[in-house]
Amino acid sequence: MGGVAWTEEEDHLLKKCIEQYGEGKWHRIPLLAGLNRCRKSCRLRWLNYLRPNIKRGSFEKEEIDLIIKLHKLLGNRWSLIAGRLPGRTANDVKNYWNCHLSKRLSAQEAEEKQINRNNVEAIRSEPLNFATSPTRLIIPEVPSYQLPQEESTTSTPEVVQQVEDAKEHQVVLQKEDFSYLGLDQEHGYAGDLGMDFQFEEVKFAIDDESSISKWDWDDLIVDMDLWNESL
DNA sequence: AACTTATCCAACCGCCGCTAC
DNA sequence: AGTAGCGGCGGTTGGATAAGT
Repeated sequence: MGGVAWTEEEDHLLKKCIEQYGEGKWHRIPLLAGLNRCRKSCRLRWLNYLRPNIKRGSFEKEEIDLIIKLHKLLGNRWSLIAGRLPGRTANDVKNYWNCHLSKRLSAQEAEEKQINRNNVEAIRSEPLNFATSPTRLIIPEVPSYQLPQEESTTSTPEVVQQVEDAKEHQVVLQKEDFSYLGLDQEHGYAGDLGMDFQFEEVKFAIDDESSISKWDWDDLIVDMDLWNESL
C-alpha cells in the first residue's frame, strides 16, 4: 500500500474509540485509542473504511453517470461529489475517476472541444457585456456584440425595437447564482477553468436552439440546486 | 512456471481555510 | 495583525494483485 497497512487490531481500537467518544477531535483519537497513528491517518481510516454504511463493490451505471455530471459541474471536488453518492467516499470516487473515467472522458472532451472551438472563440472575443442592476444580472442569449446598445444616443424606433427583441431572448439569473457559479460579475468570466467551461457549456445550449449539447436550461436549474445544496 | 506490465486502491503528504488566542 | 492548532481536502505514492507474454 501507499503506507503502513492498518491491522485488524488497529481497526478494532479505532472503531471502539469512535463509538465511545464520537467523530471529531481527531487530534485526541490516537491517544484515546492507544494507536501509534497520526490524527489524519485515523480520520482517513474511519472515513474511507470503517464508517458504517460504506458501499463496497463496483459502481453502478447510475452512479457513474452522476459522477460524470457532477464532475462537469464541480470539477475535482470529490467530497462534494461523494456527498451525492450514498455510501461512497471521496477517495472511492477519486480513485474511480482516475482509473476509469479520466482517460475516457478527456479524449471525448477533446473531441467535443474541437467541434465547439469556433463558437467558444466567438464568445470569448469580447467580454460578455452583462447588464447589471443591484439585484439581477442578465446573460445575453446572443453574443454581446450582436446586441444593440441600450444607451445609444440614436434611439430611433428601430433601435428601441431591437433592444426589446434582444431583451426577449435574454436569460435572467439571480445575482446569487453568479456567486454559486464563481463568475466574475463584472465580466462574466468564471473564476476557474472548471466553471468557465461549465459556463460556456450553458452558453452553447442557450446560443444554439438546435443544440445537441448535453446541457439544457432545465439541467442548469437542477444543477444549480445541487450546487446550492452542496455549499 | 517465471517474469513483466498494467491496474487498482489504501495510505500518506502538503496545502488551505477556519478558529481561538 | 500574527500565529498555532485543527479539520478537511485533493494530489500523489507505492504495494498488492491481475493480466499478459
